Amino acid sequence: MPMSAQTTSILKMSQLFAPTLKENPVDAEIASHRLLVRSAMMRKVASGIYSFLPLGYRVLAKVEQIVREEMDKIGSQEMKMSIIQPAELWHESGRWDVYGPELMRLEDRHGHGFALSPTQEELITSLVRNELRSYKELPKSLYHIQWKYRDEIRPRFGLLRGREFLMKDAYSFHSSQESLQEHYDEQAKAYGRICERMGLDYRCVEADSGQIGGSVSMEFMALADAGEAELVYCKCGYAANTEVAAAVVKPTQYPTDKMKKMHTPIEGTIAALAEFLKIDQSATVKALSVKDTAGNIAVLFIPGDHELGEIKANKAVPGFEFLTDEEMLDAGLVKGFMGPVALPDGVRVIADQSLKEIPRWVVGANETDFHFVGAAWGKDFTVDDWADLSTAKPGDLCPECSQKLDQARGIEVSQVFQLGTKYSDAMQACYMDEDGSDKPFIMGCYGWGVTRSLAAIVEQYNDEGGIKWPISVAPAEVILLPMVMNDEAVLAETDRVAKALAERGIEVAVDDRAERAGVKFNDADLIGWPYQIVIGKRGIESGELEFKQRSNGEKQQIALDDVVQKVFELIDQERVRYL
RNA sequence: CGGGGUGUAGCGCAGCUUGGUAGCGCGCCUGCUUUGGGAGCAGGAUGUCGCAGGUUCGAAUCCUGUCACCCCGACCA
Repeated sequence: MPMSAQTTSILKMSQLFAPTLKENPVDAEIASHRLLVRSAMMRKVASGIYSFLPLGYRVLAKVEQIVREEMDKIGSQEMKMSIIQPAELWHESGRWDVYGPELMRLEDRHGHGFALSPTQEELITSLVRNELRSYKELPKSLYHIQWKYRDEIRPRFGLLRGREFLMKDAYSFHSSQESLQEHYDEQAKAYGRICERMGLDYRCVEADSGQIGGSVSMEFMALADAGEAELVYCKCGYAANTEVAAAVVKPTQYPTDKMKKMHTPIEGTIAALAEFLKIDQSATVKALSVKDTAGNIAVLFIPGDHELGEIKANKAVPGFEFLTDEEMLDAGLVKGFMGPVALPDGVRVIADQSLKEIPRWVVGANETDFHFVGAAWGKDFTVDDWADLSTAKPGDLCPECSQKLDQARGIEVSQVFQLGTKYSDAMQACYMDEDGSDKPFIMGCYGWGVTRSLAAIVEQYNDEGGIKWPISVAPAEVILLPMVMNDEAVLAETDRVAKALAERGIEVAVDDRAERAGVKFNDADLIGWPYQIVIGKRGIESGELEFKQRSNGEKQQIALDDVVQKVFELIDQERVRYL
């Protein structure tokens, strides 16, 4: 589409399939979902699955193009891989079983298993292992932009969490960690530029590598309250997903010098305990009983004012699950009053590392209605393991500069991973090194949520009236609004301006529908064209047209003769901001 | 998967308690008027009441099942 300096075709609203809605769709909770549907960008097909209408598709294509250009700039090569993949590939990597019900599976007529691709590591690895043979051909970076399928446990929020979504995924193959690091950094830089070109306010954060695997990982978060992810960040530049942030937690010390048992006839919650003892929640210690995959029981201790970080807990207790009430009873654990002192035999004690700084804790007494205050680790009880267990929260300290961390919510628009040899080992994808030996590829993968980007942009660019697209992704750059459709002068002027702007390479839309002015104004605001030019009898008589900027609502009158030149200049300037 | 809720015209909804020929607003079509912020008047079209069973003389309404969609949860502190 659009970027050429050639005359672009003029979008005519009278011809366009763009059924805007006056009322909010009932099932839409957040702004982006509501507005993308109302403004006729998309329609729901099924839960978490959407079709893009012409307007939405134009935006999607522009986002895609920005991503494509930035990938091409860093030497990643575009290709297109299939969505449907044979089960064998997934068996090879082991993910057929690991991925779980989120993997959409189907069978062909012969009963052969297939998966709808949630991501393409398997396919690309199998492709490359037979075709890339020598270290001399490395590194290689390949990407495609393709639909992805994940049978989400609970699709919601429109494009934020869909079961079908468009993703750019790039994969790189290297013969050394240094080479991987170099490309990984390039990808991250490219992602920063993509965010900027789409106008996104974002943070790059430390992240967990989750189901994809690998060791090093970062996410790009578009800041938005509607976002599903939480992140903590610091003035010094440090930022991390709260799931994994290595924040420094500072629990409060309970003032005592020896362990005392106290009668605490309260509901077994931290809030009740803190209130009863008249202390801050951070001076209490929270206990959670869990078991690992093998069924070994452990009790985890974390500062009372913090939440357990499940990803962190999973590292300390592989495959951990909370005990049910029955399991707790069987294990001799007292719900609401658990503590590390005199735990039943065989129950491991794993404590958050921050508690190491606190010699004496306030903990349950493993007896209903009793707690210990001042229980000293290493003396009154032993800690089997120290681990990072608690989820970071605002007020915790930055691990790099010790200032207090702030918190924000974000939409994860992308994630980059250093995979290492996880897939190349599993799938025996090797190249021949200088010394003649076979070595597994060192891999990286880099995902960008294209459809999710639309949601992120709308979350950051909207108001009561509708969407306010940044010019780089708008369905067109300017819309002309002829106020009446039965006046020769108005129509002639509309036609003149539209053609002149189009000739200068501006993307022009014209609302040439036989609608009343109010309808056109409202739809223009709703759809979110960056600029509007109002052409009415009044203006033609006075020799001036009204020019409105959607982003800030500013209006100005421009003389007829100057309109084309001035609008061209304004738009051209605005474009530059997003290059 | 657990809990809650909703399925009635293209969209948003009422009707269901107490069974008796399916309604409202917007949109759509026709005509006239209007024409710078979601027009007015007049006329008109549109429904497997999610689906399948059952009860009944009769079911949108009662019963059973089922499907879809939405919300909350899937953490004991």
